[in-house]
Amino acid sequence: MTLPDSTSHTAHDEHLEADHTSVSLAVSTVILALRRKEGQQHHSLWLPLVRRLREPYKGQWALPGGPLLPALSLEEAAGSTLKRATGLVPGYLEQLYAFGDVHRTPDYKVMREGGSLPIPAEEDTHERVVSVIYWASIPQTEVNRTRVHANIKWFPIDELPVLAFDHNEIIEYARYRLQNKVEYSRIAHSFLGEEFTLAQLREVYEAILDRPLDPANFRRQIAASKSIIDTGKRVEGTRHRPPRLYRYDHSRAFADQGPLGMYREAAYHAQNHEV
Amino acid sequence: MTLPDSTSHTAHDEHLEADHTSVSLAVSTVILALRRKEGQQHHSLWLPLVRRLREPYKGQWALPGGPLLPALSLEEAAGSTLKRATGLVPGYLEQLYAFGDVHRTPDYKVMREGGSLPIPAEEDTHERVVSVIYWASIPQTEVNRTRVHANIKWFPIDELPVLAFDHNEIIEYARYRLQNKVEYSRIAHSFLGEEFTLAQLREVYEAILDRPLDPANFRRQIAASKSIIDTGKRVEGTRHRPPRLYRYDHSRAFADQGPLGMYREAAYHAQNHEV
DNA sequence: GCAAAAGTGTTGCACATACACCCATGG
DNA sequence: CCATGGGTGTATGTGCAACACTTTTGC
Repeated sequence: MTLPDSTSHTAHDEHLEADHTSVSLAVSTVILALRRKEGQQHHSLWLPLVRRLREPYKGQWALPGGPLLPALSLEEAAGSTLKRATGLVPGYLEQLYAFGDVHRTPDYKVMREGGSLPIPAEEDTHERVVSVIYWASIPQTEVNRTRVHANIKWFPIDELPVLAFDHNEIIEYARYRLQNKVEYSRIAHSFLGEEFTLAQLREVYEAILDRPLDPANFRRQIAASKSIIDTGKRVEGTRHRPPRLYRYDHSRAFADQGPLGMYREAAYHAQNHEV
Repeated sequence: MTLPDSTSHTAHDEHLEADHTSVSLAVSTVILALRRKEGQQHHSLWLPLVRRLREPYKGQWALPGGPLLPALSLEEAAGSTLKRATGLVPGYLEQLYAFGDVHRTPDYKVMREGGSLPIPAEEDTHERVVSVIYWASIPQTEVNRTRVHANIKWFPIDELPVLAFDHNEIIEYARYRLQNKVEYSRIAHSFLGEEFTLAQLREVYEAILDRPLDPANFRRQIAASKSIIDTGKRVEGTRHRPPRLYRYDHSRAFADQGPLGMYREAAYHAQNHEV
């Protein structure tokens, strides 16, 4: 790594005239929802992928996304992608990471001609892309209304093919972040509808953490966190004791949602209503 | 918020021909180090800021940074900024967030002509900037060797002036993230040199968390984490019992450093040696 | 000896795990 | 009445905060 050492550019220039036109900016989204695999009892995490129609990685699956339009904020771009890919309203949306290694995208001219493995190209012929990745959750009530599209397919997160770019690693990181976050934050409910039973909420945790949880202790944990409110209603028609219905307590904010988290939730709901 | 609803762009295009040339990409860094305020016993967090030499916000202080050069990765760009601004080697470097709201940067033509308050411009005259922000720690052994520069000045993090752009909020978020992270991760040592006493390490925690810690319990916490190794040496010449010297245990990886965290630490040290 | 910080011991509380047990419903 | 999951009770363990106490140095 060679670092320029001139002090001539010490001033912060957020405004730049030219010189960086070869770096482009894309926004993609890891869209997560709970679904049942064929013949399975419990739910697991699934996500929609898009088949690439052009080089590089033509024909392979990739995260839904696209270039950042100047009129949209990063978050709006992620939301726009989400709507295009699924037609659904997310329960939660958060920035994951900005990926910007020089060689994370291969030169597509090389790809087209060679047709072989991804070969990093020289700097001067290299198409440089920085990707800002978001992740979103889809409420279970929305999942069934998924838009059907020829080039979009849902996959279980643990049965993915080899994806375009570094998207396998990105999804693995999204999963890691979600597993961490579900334990100290209160995002789990965003995979469910407005009202849900404790067993449903526990299923979300189990799908994300990929291990069974003790129902008795789970109940107490959630109760201690005071994140949900008893609606007084119950689900009837089950062939056992009718479970209570709860709803999320919106009066308490999320944990770390990125900067300005406290303002985020209100703004976010306004957005949802508009969409 | 108006979202385009066409399905024509569902494919993920990390490669784009044109269409977004008006969005530029900048990388800035929140550089943190421990320093003593005038006449104070304990340390607190300080950071270097750069005076802007052009509009918008000409004359105001801002985070050091600049446009992303195509040859550099995001992390390299942050490291480059760090070297230009301080001439120092960081102890730690991590991505904080990508800020990309449409109106976070005012139109500088308006600024130049009007000279009044920052007024968001129309979309078509608006210079759109997405900033990827990193944060870094400087080891205390390095701090004294700071490069002196007319347009760079260090400030205590709790005595900042009104900064350019949204940089006050960004720094506040950096502080919030650091406070969270220091409790579950092992970044504190990166503010110190190779060898340090427990009292010094505790001072780092106290400076970051901005509250006193019980020395007895602190010792046990650190011991339980097994993040440090007793060198066997002691500091002599104090007018009390000589404290042991410890060093960080590099054989254990950091907690969440962003994606690919496990590969990160090794690569990072290689980079340091080269610089 | 005294001051000052290093370092150890002890106790109580909060909270998590494990698991036994009772409750309410449909069939 | 029995199967099934909802829901409660309770013992055991673990980690942390509070704070009393001992140790080792310089002066």
